[in-house]
Amino acid sequence: MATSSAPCCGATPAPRLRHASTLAALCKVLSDETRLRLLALIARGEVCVCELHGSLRLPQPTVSRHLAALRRAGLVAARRDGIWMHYRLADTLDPVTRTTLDAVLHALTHTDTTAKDAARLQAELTQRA
Amino acid sequence: MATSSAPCCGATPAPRLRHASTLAALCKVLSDETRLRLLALIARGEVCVCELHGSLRLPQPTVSRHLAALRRAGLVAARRDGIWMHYRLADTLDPVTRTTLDAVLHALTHTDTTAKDAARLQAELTQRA
DNA sequence: GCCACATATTCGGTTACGCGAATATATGCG
DNA sequence: CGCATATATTCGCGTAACCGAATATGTGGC
Repeated sequence: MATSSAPCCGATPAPRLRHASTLAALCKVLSDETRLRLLALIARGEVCVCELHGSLRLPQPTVSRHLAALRRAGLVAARRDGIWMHYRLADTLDPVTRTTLDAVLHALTHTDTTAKDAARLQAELTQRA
Repeated sequence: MATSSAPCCGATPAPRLRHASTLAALCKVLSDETRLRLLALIARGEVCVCELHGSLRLPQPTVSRHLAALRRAGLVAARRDGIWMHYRLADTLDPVTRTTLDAVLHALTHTDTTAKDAARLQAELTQRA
């Protein structure tokens, strides 16, 4: 089901940025509010899917679909832990891609959206502990 | 035809980045290869539309339509000079937007696409002079 | 006013995207 | 194995985006 030679839970390795269309594709992945909200939470550290759709107050299939898009784009990686899946930012990213992503992530920290989502996530985490 | 209170050739003022959806909208504008190629050339300095669709080897209506999208997003501004329209990067941009845009523009400088487009633009400019 | 040139907009058709609902897969437990 | 929980995928539909072709607007020269 996954691409032929990809590792088990891995993301597609992020493509080198040699052509403008590659950058356009990156921006397209970043052009959806739900995916940005997910990224903002994931960027704070590894998170479980259940915490994600809890904090974002979105249906689980919606979150899962957008996570799949982020994974296909190579921006996040997933790790299975029993029943749960934990998502984190991809560890190896093309430097240019990384810089662009960082700019967007930084911009996200300036939004109320992220503030509220992060607050709800924090609440869930402490409550769970 | 333009938005009610906008100045003559002006771009819509770039919206403050308070909500994730605003950032998503910015990314959506940046998610088209043609618009990225246009931005890469415009970022080098004010350019005339005819030089743009010449360098990009794209039909003029296509270029015009994408320029309109960039203008609506507040990323570029236009100035009329007789028959010609000159486009430049918007002078006033929300700082956060500006940072994000700069990252993308910098990423663009790493692509062959931009190299070739810029070379053709340079040729046109010197030939025209 | 009329024509030529530069630019912008509209129209019709196709394709891609996001969503909700339903369903499928995977893991652990007894 | 059968069941419960967590996550992923598929399906059908409505909408938004892009493109080429045609057309409209705008400016200057005669």
